Amino acid sequence: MCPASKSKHIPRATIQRLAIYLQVLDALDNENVEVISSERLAAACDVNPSQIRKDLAYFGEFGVRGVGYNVPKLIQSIKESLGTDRIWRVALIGVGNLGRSLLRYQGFLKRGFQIVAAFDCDPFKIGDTVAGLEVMCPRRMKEHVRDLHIEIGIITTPAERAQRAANHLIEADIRCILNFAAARIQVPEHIYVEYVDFFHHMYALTFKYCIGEAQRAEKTPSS
Amino acid sequence: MCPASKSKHIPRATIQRLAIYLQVLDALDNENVEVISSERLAAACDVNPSQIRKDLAYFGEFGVRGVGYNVPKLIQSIKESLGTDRIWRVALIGVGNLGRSLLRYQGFLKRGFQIVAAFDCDPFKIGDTVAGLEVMCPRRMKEHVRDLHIEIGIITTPAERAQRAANHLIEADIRCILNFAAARIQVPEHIYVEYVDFFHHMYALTFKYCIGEAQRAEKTPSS
DNA sequence: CGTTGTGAAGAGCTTCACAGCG
DNA sequence: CGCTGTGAAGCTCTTCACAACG
Repeated sequence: MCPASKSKHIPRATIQRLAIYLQVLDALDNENVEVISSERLAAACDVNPSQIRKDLAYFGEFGVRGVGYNVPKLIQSIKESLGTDRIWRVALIGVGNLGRSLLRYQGFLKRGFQIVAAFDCDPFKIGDTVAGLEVMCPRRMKEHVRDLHIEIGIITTPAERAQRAANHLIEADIRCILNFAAARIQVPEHIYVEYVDFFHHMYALTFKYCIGEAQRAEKTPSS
Repeated sequence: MCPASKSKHIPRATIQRLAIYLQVLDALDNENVEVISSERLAAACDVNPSQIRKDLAYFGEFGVRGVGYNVPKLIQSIKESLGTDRIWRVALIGVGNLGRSLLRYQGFLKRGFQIVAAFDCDPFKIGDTVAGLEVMCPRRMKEHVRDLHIEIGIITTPAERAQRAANHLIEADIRCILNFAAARIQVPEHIYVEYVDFFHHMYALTFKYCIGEAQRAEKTPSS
């Protein structure tokens, strides 16, 4: 499925950067740029050129020495490396504000994902249609997951219900969970979980700002 | 403002973990748990206990030997360390689907942030009221930022307009930018930027899954 | 000639192991 | 006695420097 890895270990940070490269390469492709060097790509991504070459080398030799990387080919290669050269089928659980926004979001398919089912335990929501999908009861998740070939679950419930949602997903044999709820969840070892919480980034901002200003103050002692 | 840092360098990863600790500690506080050891907190956060002790030690000595950490006090200390023991005033630029969701989101204040202005360059949107805020023209950003004491800008424009939005924010003397748009932006060195893109986490999931399954296949050779 | 791919050096982060202390 | 705080060891990731090559 994904050729990946040369069976070496690949740093988690590398994967995160591949997503960045993909973003920038997509923009370049839209401008019909055909070839790019690691140096110019590095500048656009704000990383070290060697880093890019090493990251890519984990998965194969995609470049041409003396020339650079072919943009469309590199996009394809990175997608293959990440395992997104196909469509992954996704279920969403928790049809609140955030859940509805995601269901209506048009950008999933372009990135290799498709939401094919929505669940919520609120009886007043069950049966509603959101973005063309009928909201279903989590108790019947297992059969829906089987019938619809769902591989990824997105949790968008309130924090206090995240664990229950996760239990439903695991019970339904889903192995990959993306958790937007502001709570940690406990899962067996063979389940993969990723957390999304933009406040983490907010805190990173305020912290960097505080540190930065404190250092400025040092360099420019009062008066 | 933030006592922070002992002037040592603090790993970026530490900041990200502090945000996690805060999340778990908040949940514990709601259950009226008063004291917790690094070992039990570590289990809940899925990290190494030494890691927690070291992370906290960067900012001070918050624990009691032989006992553990006082939950409410530790929450307060972490907030001070991150610089969120006060309210940060925020502007949002790009009142599309995502922008509107964020404007309506009730959870900001509790975490130390308040959106006090919304901008969009679409003349059909300017003058509309969303979540109690009037949508304003980005050209007048500078004066609004000054008058409203705004310190952070959130970009929720389409990718192709992210750079222009950033330019507006920088022009208005904003130093901290949270970028939800799927595009890298170029900024001067004294500006702090954080990127939010949940597809990065999606890719991390699919990748881990592919690798995991490939290794499983190796261990269980066919037949 | 210019840029990639890569071993080796360097930097940074995590984990260990235990002294210090309530 | 138990848990924190921390120096030192270990490990991983990043950067450098240059050989390899179209």
